[in-house]
Amino acid sequence: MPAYEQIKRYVIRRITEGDWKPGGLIPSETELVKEFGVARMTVSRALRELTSERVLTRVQGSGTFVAPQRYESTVLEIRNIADEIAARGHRHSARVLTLEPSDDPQALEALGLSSGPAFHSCIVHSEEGEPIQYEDRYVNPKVFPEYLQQDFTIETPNHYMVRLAPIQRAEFRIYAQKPDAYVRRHLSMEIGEPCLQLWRRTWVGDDAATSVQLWHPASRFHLAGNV
Amino acid sequence: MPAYEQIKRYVIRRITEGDWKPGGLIPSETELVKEFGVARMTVSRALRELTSERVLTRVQGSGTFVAPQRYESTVLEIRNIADEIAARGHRHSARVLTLEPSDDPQALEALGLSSGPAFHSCIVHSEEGEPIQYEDRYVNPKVFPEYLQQDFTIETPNHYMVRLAPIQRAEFRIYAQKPDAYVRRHLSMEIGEPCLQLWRRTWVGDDAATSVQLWHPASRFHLAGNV
DNA sequence: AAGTGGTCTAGACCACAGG
DNA sequence: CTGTGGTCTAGACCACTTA
Repeated sequence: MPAYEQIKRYVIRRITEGDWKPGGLIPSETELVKEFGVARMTVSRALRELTSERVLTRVQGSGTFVAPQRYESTVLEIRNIADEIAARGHRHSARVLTLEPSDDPQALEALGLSSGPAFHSCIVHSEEGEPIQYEDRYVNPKVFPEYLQQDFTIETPNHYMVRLAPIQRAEFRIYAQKPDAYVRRHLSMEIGEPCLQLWRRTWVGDDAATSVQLWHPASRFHLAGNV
Repeated sequence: MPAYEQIKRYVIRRITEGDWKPGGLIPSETELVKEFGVARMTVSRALRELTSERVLTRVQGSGTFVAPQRYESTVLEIRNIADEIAARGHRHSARVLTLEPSDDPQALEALGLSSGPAFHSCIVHSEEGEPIQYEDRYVNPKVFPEYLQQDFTIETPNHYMVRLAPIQRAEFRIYAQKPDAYVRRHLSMEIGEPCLQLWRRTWVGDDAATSVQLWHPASRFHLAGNV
């Protein structure tokens, strides 16, 4: 593995393990040059790439910092439903339906795992008591080994994961779709009402961290943002 | 402006002006080094960054190529339905239902116009003859004074506008919604089938250039992209 | 064998921030 | 003033593709 790649992974590891906190200063290029015994150009490339991946921010003259997590819009950034509801001045609540290991082959495939299990959670999020999102999530145990021990009525999976790991990339697809009966019941939807459905897969380094299906009642939800 | 940035812009210009076609080979690093009189590392950085931005693809041992068109990104990029269809190797056709001035107060409001008229167009876009998008668009005459004189069966409004003006910012909202009877008929949809609906407003400088509603049959369309 | 991209070095000069 | 990041050079060795 190239030296610049090793340095990138080292930086990510220090962040995910909590040694370097969001907003905090990390060692300078010169210090990393000494630590790894490489040329400055090599360290520079590693840090520059992590900056373009929004893991770091750099300020000429002062230093390199761990990027603060930003929340802007649901589609573009990795936005948290609880924060969105709070931003509207409303009360968020969550009901955990499922939280267990799973060997679903499609999920393993989406996470790039050759063998199981993956972690699986199903949660209904409500705004002022009214269900607004059905979240069906698979999680890579390699990235979040303690996922199953969390209490997701207190902190959403999204918030938990953003807090622990620097998301570098996300793919998404958006559909308008009829929910199945199970989802429809949990979202208190009328028969025939469509869902706005969002599939999203996020990456930490080269690992697919999580693959999630989010179902929203069309009458009570839309996505918005700007570019 | 740094040399690597100048080289990046040069490459993009050659591509946008059609000198270098998607899939085609571009000059090697060595040739660009001679052309610009810089070190190979500088050219390398420019081409590497364009590769990570998916403008180019590189194959060790054979060369650097212009990346083939992507078909994901409708939400983030200001993407053209005709290009998307062409990228799938299919045939695009358009039927113009409306093309005229309009004094609709909501539209004037959305475009920030104190007095009318705005320009209004309604177009149905089809993929291999099957309708896939109903486009209801209002345009700011100040930004595109000759909008009404265009033939939108040849070039889509989107392409026309992107060609003339540099879009700098866009807002969007995405809904899952039932179409009204008029839209449903034009999209050949069954009763009860939902639409994936996208509203978008784009800005050129401080002017709202256009405000558009796009309706898509849920069974034949989804949005995709990555961040 | 020749040409391509992928990586790396050991220097250098610069702009900028903070004490 | 010192330390930081931003850029650049002129070489080098390597892995890979194509002929």
